[in-house]
Amino acid sequence: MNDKVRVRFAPSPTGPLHIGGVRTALYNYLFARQNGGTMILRIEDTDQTRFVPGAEQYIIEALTWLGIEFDEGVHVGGPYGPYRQSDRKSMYRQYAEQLLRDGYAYYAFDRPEALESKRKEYEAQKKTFQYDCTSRGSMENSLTLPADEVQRRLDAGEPYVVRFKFPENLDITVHDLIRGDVTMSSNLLDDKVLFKSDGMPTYHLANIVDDHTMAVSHVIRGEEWLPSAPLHVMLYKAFGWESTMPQFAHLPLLLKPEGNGKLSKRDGDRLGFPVFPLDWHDPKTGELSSGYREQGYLPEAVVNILALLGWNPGTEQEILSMDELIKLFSIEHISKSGAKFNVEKAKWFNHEYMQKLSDEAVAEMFQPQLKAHGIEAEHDYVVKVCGMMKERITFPSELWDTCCYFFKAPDSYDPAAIKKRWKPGMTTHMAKVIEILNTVPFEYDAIHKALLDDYIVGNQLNMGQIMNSFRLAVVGKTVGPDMLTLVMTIGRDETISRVQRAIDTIGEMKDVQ
RNA sequence: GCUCCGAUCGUCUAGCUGGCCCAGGACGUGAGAUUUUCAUUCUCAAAAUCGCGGGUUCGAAUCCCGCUCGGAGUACCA
Repeated sequence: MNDKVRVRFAPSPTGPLHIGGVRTALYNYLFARQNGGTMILRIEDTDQTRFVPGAEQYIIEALTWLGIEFDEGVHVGGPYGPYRQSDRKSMYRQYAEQLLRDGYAYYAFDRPEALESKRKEYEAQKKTFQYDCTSRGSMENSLTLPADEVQRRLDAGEPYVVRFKFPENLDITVHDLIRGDVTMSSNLLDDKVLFKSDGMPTYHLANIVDDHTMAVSHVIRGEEWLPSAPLHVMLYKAFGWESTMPQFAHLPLLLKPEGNGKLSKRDGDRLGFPVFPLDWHDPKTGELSSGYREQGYLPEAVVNILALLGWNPGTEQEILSMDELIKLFSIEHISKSGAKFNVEKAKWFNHEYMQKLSDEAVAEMFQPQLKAHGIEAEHDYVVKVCGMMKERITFPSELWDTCCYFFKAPDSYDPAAIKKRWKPGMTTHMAKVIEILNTVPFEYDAIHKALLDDYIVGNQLNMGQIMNSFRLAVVGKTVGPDMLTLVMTIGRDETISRVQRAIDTIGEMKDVQ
């Protein structure tokens, strides 16, 4: 039996978290919860040049909104802290030194400019320069320089990096939970920098040290890490941590909806769907990238959408709550190929989740819109309207346009509908509608009998013409719920006044023609 | 270029231990039903010769090989 399940989501605070990252966090979360394990949030901010203020807070806020919670992490603490790599800076050097001492790594003094020109040189010959077993012998490092020279440079404070020394002719196998065994030859791998000249570790070193010291059991991350996984495996071996090495699972990538390639930050606004969970204001450019939350997506819907992009429960069920996902999630059912995001299906999911919302919750979302239009309506009334209208919308933002006539009389009438429905003599029929409303008890059945059964059907009149004109008078166009339900909702006086106004305006207009 | 990963309807996918698959579901699309209208809802339909070519086998979407295409990586970035 293995140790307790401990997984981590380890983003870099270089900007807003995009949905691919959110999905990675979600899968980690589902796996952790399913196994009664621990979910950790670790911030990988070893690149000081790419640090973006606010990004860390954004990540936390986004995941909180989606209901992805952490047991340990930069914002909640925990026994394996600190959880921000910049706060762990002091502990990495000793590990680099251990590797140096044991011969798994070496000092390299080559300046960035020297490496750059080397790359150009190779490029000119249509080759790619790689700092590896074939080239390290001709570079400035502790493998080529005499020991006293190396020491002199170190003592003089010359900048250096520490590189991993890949052994030659070794096949390295990474066992991936999704892809099976993946084998690569060490000869093709380059001597990655482990420790930078600014005193910070690179991702590779920090990641392995942290995963080990935080007792991480499973590394679930994006497929872009698969090529460097052999290095990570080698690092575990070099440190002597092979027996507790975590298991790897490399997730397929989220692709652009059209065309090819990995989903990127720019795709969202161009294609009309968000790639970020929340709105993001770029502190440098002031640019706004829109988020799911602000577009009106429900967090449960976003979780559901993302869960099914690269995984399926093996059944035909598609609407899945977080609890169900936790129960059903399995790494075996994660697909191997990349998935394209489908906007239409995302909207469908949101519509489905919209229906699950209580009428009160929808009304709550509607309040700001009412306020913006200067409407003050009774709470119960708003709830009732929302209950009736929610099945017609995908996003809460559509509420006002689809049901504003419950709150105010139309200020214009759809010309096409007038032409089609308000035929000569309609003014008389509408006057009759008012008469019926004035004389018959204001009850659904009574009005139905008097208007629909007795007047329209009884006189063999055109049901479509009259009811649609009635609707046109009340709504302004020919959309909306059952006409009598609408009448019962807005009330007798309001209905009569709207019909009268339609008679005055439309009726006059038509008479003139 | 090199390395690795992948490849089923337009999209997400089921299919994993070969026969129940001339391939199932969902979104979208089309048609119809219901309704006084719009929407919802319901029904039906079209839609993948399982990337291509070889094998193995009585039998392959499922196993093997090659090819092609797509993706990722190839930084003192993660």
